[in-house]
Amino acid sequence: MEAVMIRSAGLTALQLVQSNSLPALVQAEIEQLILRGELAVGQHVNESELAIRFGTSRGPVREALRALEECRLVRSEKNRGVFVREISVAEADEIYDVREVLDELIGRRVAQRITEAQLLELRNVVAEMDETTSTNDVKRYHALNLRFHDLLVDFAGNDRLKESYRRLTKELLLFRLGGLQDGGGFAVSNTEHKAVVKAIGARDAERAGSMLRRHAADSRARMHKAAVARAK
Amino acid sequence: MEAVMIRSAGLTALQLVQSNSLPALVQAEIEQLILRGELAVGQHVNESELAIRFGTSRGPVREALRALEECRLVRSEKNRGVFVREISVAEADEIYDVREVLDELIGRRVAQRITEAQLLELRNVVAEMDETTSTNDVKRYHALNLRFHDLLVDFAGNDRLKESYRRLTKELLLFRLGGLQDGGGFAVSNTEHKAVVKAIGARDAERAGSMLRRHAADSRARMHKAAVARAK
DNA sequence: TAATTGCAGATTGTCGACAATCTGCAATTA
DNA sequence: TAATTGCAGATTGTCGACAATCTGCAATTA
Repeated sequence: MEAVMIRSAGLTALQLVQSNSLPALVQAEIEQLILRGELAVGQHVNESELAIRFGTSRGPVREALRALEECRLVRSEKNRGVFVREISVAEADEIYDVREVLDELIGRRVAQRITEAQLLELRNVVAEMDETTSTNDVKRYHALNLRFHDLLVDFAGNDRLKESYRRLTKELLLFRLGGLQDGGGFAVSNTEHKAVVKAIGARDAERAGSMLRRHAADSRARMHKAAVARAK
Repeated sequence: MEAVMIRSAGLTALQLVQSNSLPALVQAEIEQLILRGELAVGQHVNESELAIRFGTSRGPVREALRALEECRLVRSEKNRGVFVREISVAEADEIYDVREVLDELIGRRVAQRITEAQLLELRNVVAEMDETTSTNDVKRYHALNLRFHDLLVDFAGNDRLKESYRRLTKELLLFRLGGLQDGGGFAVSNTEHKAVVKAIGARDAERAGSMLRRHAADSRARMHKAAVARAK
């Protein structure tokens, strides 16, 4: 089973052992724990506990946590330890400021270089999201939504852009985990997705850029609405 | 002397000891070694050597290096150690793609919120740069140039933007350290600075944004020119 | 002579140990 | 009763040690 998973990534066991250091693997594991909400936002992260869980000593865990601190997924207080970061609305707003311009760049670039096969992939994901709007499957919609934007930044063909964008996305995920469930608006959100894909399909870079940017802005507005609702 | 430096940062020794962990301090030191070129681009980074230099054990050094790896200032090869990263022209190009849109955002935001005092600061730095163009003092121009852009992103008033921007800037610095000395063009570059400051002073957000974006694009073009010259 | 093999020294990867610090509760005090 | 003090257990911060791996040179081989 595990071997299958490893194979599926296109790597032999040998390559895997040679390339992946313990701290890097531990980092990926802890990141998943955080993004899946198993380590709650604001929660104290116990080093020994994680070390036992992963069957390592505390050294690799500490190295992983230092990397995650640089990613802004955790914060560290001296002699008190590491905590899963909490993102305020103000911080989420700052992230959206940056995300909007990155999304515009993504839209423009993708429209210029997309292949037919890639376009099909996008359309499939959008179609799947359409199905979930009728069944109201929140989790599935979120997963697909993440996948949609992940594909887009991937198709933009710029690693640094991808890296910057994903970093911000993860941080925003942290905000969502802080108790927010989005104030619906799936149907609206997916209508925007369709407009984006349409502009991309037409290879209209300007339009794709502005559509994707507007989508980010609307997404921010939905966040605000939900945040206000939550505050009540 | 040291006490003075500490004081000048507005912190008591108590606060300093309480807030700054050893790995964080070591990280800052190593970052300086890299950005000042004392650790050469591509060079292998010896853990024990650094540990002895800073008077710590290897643990804190390793944690610091893991954080710097996340910043992309070093890369790590299993069982071979850590190396100062080398940035190719292609990578620098990718960074500039992102930097351009961030610069545009910075320009727009700064124009909207700058104070008279801040404007004065910018003008002073530009004036100083003007002086160095006549004396042809490359190093001083670079330092001032960094300071100019640092002030701008600071005045933009968005921490996440600042963080993203500085990360990219540091990575680009790594490229410059890789043997490039810019192909002159100080005078031209500073003319662009003046245009940016003028637009900001007029609180013309659109113009400030497009000017700063164009400045980034021109800066990229200058990089290309120098890179081609170097290749010959 | 050119390529391969073997090995000593250097370096990294990981661990367990111990001191320093923090936390939360119980005992003490006003 | 409410606030303070003291302390035991838990947790972090840092270290030195040892095994695993790598590097570069010398000896060997074809």
